[in-house]
Amino acid sequence: MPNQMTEMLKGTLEGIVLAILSERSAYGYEITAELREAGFADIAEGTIYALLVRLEQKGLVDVERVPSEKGPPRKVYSLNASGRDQLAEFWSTWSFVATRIEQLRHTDQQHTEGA
Amino acid sequence: MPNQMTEMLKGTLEGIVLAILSERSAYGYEITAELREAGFADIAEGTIYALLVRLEQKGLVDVERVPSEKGPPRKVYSLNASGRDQLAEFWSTWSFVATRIEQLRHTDQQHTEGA
DNA sequence: TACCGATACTCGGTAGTGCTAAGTACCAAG
DNA sequence: CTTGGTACTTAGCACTACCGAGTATCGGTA
Repeated sequence: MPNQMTEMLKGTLEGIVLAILSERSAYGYEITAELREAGFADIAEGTIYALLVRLEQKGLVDVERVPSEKGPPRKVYSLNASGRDQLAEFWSTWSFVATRIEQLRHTDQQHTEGA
Repeated sequence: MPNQMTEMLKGTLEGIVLAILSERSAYGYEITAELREAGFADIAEGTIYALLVRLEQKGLVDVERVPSEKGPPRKVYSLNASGRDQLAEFWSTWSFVATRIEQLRHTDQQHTEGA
């Protein structure tokens, strides 16, 4: 049984990456490092690459190969119009779910006060 | 490709149900109805039953069969100590993820202002 | 030259969870 | 006795994250 985090990231990680890409274009290795710095230390490297491939297949991002000074060429991803739509949809779904969960937490807090 | 909601519920639905059960004991059909009223209209009935079975197998809930006036006996679930621990862990994981996502949203909003 | 470490991406197989769809069972009302 | 609401079960599928191993490029070092 993997940890909660793993399961909770299902469905949110894609949105997280889309949000990162909406700020600026980036490549896989970079995104992975950024996530680690942001506190998501346990996200496997392979996971991000696989996710990026999926984003590309779904046509949400554009890709450009850029040579790197140290290592193989980078695949730089940038959000396109479709991706922006998808991101907007993600925020909408997120708001919906987050709002309802927060409501549950507040009624729940009355039972777990002090825990 | 199912909708965002489906994927986002993975990992959060268990917590949602645990939170509901922490307020009071309940049975599957009841929980399903409650979720529908709460706006989660698309949650499949079978999903909740399967989830409850998992909770039982993980030892997070206690079960009691209670005869119903109209239909087969109900399986009433109540949160036990283990379940309460798990719920606390869920809130902790949720806070972690939600906080980081909200941060992303705020930096993101600058790009999607007006969308 | 030969090796090592960091960079950068790929791929096959596994596990967990929600959905679909169909079925079982019980009871009351028409 | 058929219909509809209540209540639960089950088999098989889809999606996504993880694990582990592999490939490739380059700079530095002995």
